[in-house]
Amino acid sequence: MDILWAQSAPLTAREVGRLIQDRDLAPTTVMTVLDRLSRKGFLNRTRDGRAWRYEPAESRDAYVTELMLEALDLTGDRSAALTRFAQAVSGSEAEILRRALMELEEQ
Amino acid sequence: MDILWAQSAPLTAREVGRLIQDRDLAPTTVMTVLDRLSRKGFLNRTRDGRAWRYEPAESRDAYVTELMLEALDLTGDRSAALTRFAQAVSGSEAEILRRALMELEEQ
DNA sequence: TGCGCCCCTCTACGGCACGTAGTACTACCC
DNA sequence: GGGTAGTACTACGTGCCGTAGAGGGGCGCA
Repeated sequence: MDILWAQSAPLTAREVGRLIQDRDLAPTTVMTVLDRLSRKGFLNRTRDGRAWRYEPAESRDAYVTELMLEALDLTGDRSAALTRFAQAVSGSEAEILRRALMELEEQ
Repeated sequence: MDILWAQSAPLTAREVGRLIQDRDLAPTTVMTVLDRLSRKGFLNRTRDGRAWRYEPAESRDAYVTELMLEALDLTGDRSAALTRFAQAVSGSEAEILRRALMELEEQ
């Protein structure tokens, strides 16, 4: 669903329907979905003539980060969960994290 | 729902019902919920006489980690998402992450 | 100036998960 | 044997999601 959306970065209107021909959906279906997504704050819409132009409210990475923080909130012991998470990511990803944290520290 | 569960660590049976008196649920309600959770793999059950004894399949932290990794899978650019995540956590949490990664490196 | 097309909004319907619970069966204890 | 406790099976309301149809209103072209 929003996968289709997060995929193509630029903003668009009901040409979204044309971008997903694989499942041949009724035009109204696409509209309804976009409408519901914008209603829930995942998408922003702006007028363009009589049509709407939709745009992701957040970047995909921001959304993912939000989800991760949300998951983190579920635990009683954030420190333990973070430690475990650090151990769970792959070596190369640990390296990426390490670098990002390093840069943070420098500021 | 599983909040109640993840809370009390030890394994138990339908005394769970007694542990949550605040919302006075019918005993069968608690049973159904536990049953459905075990069916979905969140809980393990073992026989104890004619009763079942339920036990979290995973620790809460393991579950949280799993959720976080799952969120991470949603992105196309894991590296960017991880970097962003590192920047999003609080300072003290960044420190925890840093330490966990340090220990990893030593091994 | 009227007809058709495009896009919108509103409404709907089936499916599924979830929270809640009732009923019916069974085994144990006194 | 009857009360109690525990189980399995079934059910109902609600809310979300994917899908879509019906109807209204501009805009452009003949």
